[in-house]
Amino acid sequence: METTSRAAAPRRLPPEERERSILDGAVALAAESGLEALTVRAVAARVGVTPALVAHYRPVMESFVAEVFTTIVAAERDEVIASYDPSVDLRTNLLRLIETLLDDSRDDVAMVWVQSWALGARNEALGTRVRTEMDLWHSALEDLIARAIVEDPVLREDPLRVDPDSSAWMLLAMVDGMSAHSLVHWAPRDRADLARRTLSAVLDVPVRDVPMPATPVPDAAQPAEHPAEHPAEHPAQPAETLR
Amino acid sequence: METTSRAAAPRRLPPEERERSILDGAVALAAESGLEALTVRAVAARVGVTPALVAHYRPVMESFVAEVFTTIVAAERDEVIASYDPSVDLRTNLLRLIETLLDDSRDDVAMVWVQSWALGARNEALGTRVRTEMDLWHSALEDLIARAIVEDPVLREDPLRVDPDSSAWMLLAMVDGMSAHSLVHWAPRDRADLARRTLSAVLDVPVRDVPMPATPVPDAAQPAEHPAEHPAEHPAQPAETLR
DNA sequence: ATCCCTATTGAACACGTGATCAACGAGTGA
DNA sequence: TCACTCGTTGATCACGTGTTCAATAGGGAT
Repeated sequence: METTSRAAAPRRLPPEERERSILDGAVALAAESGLEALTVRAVAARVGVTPALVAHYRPVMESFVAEVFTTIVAAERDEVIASYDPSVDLRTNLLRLIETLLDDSRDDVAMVWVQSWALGARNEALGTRVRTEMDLWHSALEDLIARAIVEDPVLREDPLRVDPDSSAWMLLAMVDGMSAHSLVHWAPRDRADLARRTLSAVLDVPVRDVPMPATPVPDAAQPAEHPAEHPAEHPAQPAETLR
Repeated sequence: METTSRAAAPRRLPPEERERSILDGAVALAAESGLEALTVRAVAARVGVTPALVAHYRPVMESFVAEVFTTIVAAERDEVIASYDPSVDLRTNLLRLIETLLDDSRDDVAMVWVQSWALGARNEALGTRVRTEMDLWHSALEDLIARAIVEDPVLREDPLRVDPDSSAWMLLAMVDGMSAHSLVHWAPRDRADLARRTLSAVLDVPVRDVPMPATPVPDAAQPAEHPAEHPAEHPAQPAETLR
């Protein structure tokens, strides 16, 4: 049997379509196997095309990686931010957002982020894109936090208590740190509790003041995972990809 | 001129010494350039020896990487934990520890950690070691936090308020997230303020209750770094290595 | 049916990777 | 001084990487 390669594309596409199909293939590949998997030959095999053609459309691999990174994380950010629910209050929305970001079905995007920090330190094209995407995340979260403060009867009285800017920094750091940890299957038993504590920290409000049941526990997975436990051999690839 | 390679070692060392020199060279190399730089040839050049000899002492590169990782992060953890100062209170000690961990002169160890999360997802030998080292970090921090709570007149009254276990999880996540971000030079203007907010979150205490001047500002670096600013071209390697 | 533009290919280059193994030679004990 | 042990080497393998380029052939225009 062949590997999970897409069917061979019809030959001789118009350039825009081929370009699109190559980008799509690279995005899917990186979402499944990480940015390190973005090889000329691997992308070519995925798209069903010759390595030379990939190199023809994207002559410099280094910047292609940066482009794929941007595509993946921008799509994810749009998706997460768009899940905002106007029918409930902002604090609950924030809590749900945090729980979404901590969900370990998102390990694929987490891998892309973690690799981007390592690769971006020496690949300046990538580094620039990484900073840009993080700025966008920061702005979005800062906005949500600021609105949550204004909406809150207690915090509203004390406008200097919470600085949305630094709160957004902290939130990003916590979420990114936990996502990185989950890549090696190191995660706390109770993720829901951790989300509550995270929101409590972000809003500078005691933990007991954060509502307990944000999501009505979609699936009945209770025991989760022990810190130092070994997962079954090689967990293979995470089942869920980006789109 | 040659690259920054160590002087050629005298020939025919006793096996323990050669083994030690190879490990030392690999540790220094990984601390400077990351775990990805650990190739048979690079280590050999560093030690001043033939690639075949490195392969002789460490026949499987994959597990050698895991060993080097452990050596580096264990040394760093010991060093940081040992900087505990019994002459001041625990809250101040915690604040200093956080400031130490956030200091960007530690980008070399941060790179090792970030790469370990990415590589550890598929290299199970490494993944196991990563979880072990993180468990040790978690225990150490949990212990410090628990003692800080007992020592604190307010928190002592309310023993259920702060759970040292989950606080340690949060602290690790925040510190690791910020360290990862700093690899691409994405860092908040005021790191000292961020350390205060982090401690506030960990102890579940309002920010205003965390003491302001923890370190008397060793150097006069004030403006620090703007989020989206581009560093000068290639910042080369960070000057400071592990030992 | 023919032409011609160009999307696409096959092949090759130069390099870097981990790993293997017969052979060398320095140092030590006899 | 000899001989032997074993730390060390040089060479080589099979493979994967990005990149280049002349040559091919698909398919719309004529």
